[in-house]
Amino acid sequence: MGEYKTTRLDELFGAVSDGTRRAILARLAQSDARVTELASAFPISLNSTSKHIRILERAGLVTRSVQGREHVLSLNAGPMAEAAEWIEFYRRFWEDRLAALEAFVIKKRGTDQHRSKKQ
Amino acid sequence: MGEYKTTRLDELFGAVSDGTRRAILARLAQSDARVTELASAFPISLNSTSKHIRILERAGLVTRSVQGREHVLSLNAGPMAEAAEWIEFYRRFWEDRLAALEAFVIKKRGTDQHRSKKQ
DNA sequence: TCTACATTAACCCTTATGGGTGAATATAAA
DNA sequence: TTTATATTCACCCATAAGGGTTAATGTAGA
Repeated sequence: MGEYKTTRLDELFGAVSDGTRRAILARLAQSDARVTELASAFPISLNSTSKHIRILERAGLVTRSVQGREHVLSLNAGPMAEAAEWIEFYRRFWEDRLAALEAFVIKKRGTDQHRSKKQ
Repeated sequence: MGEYKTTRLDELFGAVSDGTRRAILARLAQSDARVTELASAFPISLNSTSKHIRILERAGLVTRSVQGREHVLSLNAGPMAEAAEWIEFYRRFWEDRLAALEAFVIKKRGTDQHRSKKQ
């Protein structure tokens, strides 16, 4: 029955889990752009682009400034901080694991050398 | 027509865009666990848990070791590195933007003080 | 006012997701 | 061999996503 609760992280990670949307973010990192400009940069319809933009807006990654009939989109990378923090925990977990493995290998190598000495 | 291409980042971000799956990862960061153990920790069925695990496996975040009739799941945070790298670009983008804003405010403050001196 | 342009809204279609139940499979244990 | 346990498979259901097309809206300009 859908999800019990949608959090910011859900929307954030969900937003960036699509290649087209990541490409839109990359484009906006260069400069602001209008909807049509973004649409012409990708092999999808204007309408589809509009939907992707809405999802990015919901996640807080893109802000819109309406100037007359033109909608100018800007990248707002602020919410990425929370995602970065979440991922950082696992990145460290992984580094620690690698370090432990390395320590194990070094220790084992020592043991092997010891054993070969005995032979 | 679905997506033209599913990349590792799609699967990675898609996998962690669900709260239950993030909770499973957090649980596995403590210690390995069987499917049933994970299922009993969350208010969803065993079957649903199994599906979440499969999605985490597809993303490479969880590995499975079948021992007889028990399936032991382990966290593999390795793939997080790519996601961390991707996010880092935007985190820096944001920091630079903040720094630029701060510089602007400081400069403006100077201008204001200059103006008030003139008055 | 009439026309052209920018964007969204309202639909349709297909696939994936998140949830469920009940059956099937595989292994451990009696 | 029979039974119990662990997990998945095969379905059903509802919703959301990603894509499309064709209006509808809103604004700039002639």
